[in-house]
Amino acid sequence: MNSQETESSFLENYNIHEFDIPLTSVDMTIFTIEDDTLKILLVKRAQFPSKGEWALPGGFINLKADDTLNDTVSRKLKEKTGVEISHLEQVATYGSASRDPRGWSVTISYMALISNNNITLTADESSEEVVWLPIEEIQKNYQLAFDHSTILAECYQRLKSKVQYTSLPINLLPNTFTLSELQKTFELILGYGIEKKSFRRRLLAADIIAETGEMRVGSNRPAKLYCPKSSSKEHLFQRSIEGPRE
Amino acid sequence: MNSQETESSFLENYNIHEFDIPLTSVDMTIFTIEDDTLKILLVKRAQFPSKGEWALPGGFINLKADDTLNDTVSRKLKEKTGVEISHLEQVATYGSASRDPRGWSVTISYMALISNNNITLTADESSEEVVWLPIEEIQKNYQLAFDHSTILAECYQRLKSKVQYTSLPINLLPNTFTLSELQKTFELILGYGIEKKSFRRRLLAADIIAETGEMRVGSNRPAKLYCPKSSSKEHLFQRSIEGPRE
DNA sequence: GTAATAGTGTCTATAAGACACTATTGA
DNA sequence: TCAATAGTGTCTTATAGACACTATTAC
Repeated sequence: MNSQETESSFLENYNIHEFDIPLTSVDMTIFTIEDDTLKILLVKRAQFPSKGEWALPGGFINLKADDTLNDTVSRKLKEKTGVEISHLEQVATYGSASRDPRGWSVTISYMALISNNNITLTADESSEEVVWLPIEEIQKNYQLAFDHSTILAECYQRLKSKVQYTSLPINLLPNTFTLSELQKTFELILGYGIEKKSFRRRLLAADIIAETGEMRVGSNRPAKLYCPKSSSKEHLFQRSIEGPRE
Repeated sequence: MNSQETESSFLENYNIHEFDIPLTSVDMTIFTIEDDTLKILLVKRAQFPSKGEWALPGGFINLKADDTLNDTVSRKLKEKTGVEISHLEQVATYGSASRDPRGWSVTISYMALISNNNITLTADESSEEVVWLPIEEIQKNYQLAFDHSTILAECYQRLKSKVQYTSLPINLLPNTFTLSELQKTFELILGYGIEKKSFRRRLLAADIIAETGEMRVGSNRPAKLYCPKSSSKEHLFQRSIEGPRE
């Protein structure tokens, strides 16, 4: 190597295509709640490889259009759901020679939470069908394309574990909700019931939601409506929900 | 597209070099303890770009030699430190058009913990110097190459936060240690002192370390030596260390 | 004996779980 | 009135922090 070389002359002569580099993509596990069930978004692949199989939505980085990885993910999310995402979090990165038949590939997985308010799902050229499916049913009866079953399981695990010490589930609800609705959401993800008093004490002490002044009315005592205070969609509680004692 | 096409004919005609894909690398924050100080490994870059600047060790995936991302990281770790790593954990992935002057690039960051038992650092063709430096000093006085200051900060944050609810610091010590030595390690990372009784109660109740029967002798009362029980290098405590009360 | 560090006994404080209780609506 | 859900009062339990105490070594 020329010892007189400068950084700019080095870069001028640098050609990325001389090197063997892996394919790099993003994949998303998008959670929502529909019919009191935790569901995630799946697409049926319209193109090879794994054409016709169910997969997590995702895709390749557009080097021209995307400035950052986050741009890639936001663009893909908009394409599929058309709505603003309430919570987006990078979960893990998978890379191997065998996970994609096209060759060495790397994928960065994200978990997204959205409120199920009037979403219209839209397929694109890469997917012929886009649907919400209950996560429990996917894990039981579906074999996803590539290593997407693993990716999904890890995102679900991340969600379950964060429910124990954060306020994340607020992001699955519309902008106003009752404490009972919020508790039901926590319980759905945790997989077990929480003591009502403990839950209310915990949420109210955290000072992360505010009464709207409105009430949810029904065929029983009306419930106070709350909305999240700013910056409180990922509050960290000092202690975890412990679950029922024996 | 030919509707008769099969997956195998698709793959035969697939040429990865037709696409614009990002450069993909791994970077590592390797922690150890030396002179009662938390240090990390830095390399001085021997090649462009950022030649001569301090950086985290890392490098590109070798598509031939590495089967998985983990192989890449293990290979790099061996190259630099020559020792077995006690704990290795993926932390985050960074991707953007601007983080590397060679073009759109993605890097996956890892945090590693190793015991400081007779390690011989070895430089390679990409680094002219390899050193352990106190993390506090790096954060104060060093401007690292690329976005490595950010990556380092995020790994350090991950370590600090896991110390509160896991047994991770065991991985920074040799195979046998006293409870006082372990406590000092926790305190070094947390940045504040822990109540001795609380610490011992917590560690012993977790049942993750065993008495070796040996004692550490000095100019005072000898201390029991412990070694980690199997599968206990990342024990999760139910509650966090809370720190001093006001 | 003293200095130094190892190790314990036992109190308080905090926040979670349990569970019985009252409150407010529609029908 | 009753059914249904909202919301509270208060006791118990678990585990962290505080802090004074005792134990065992070298000198």
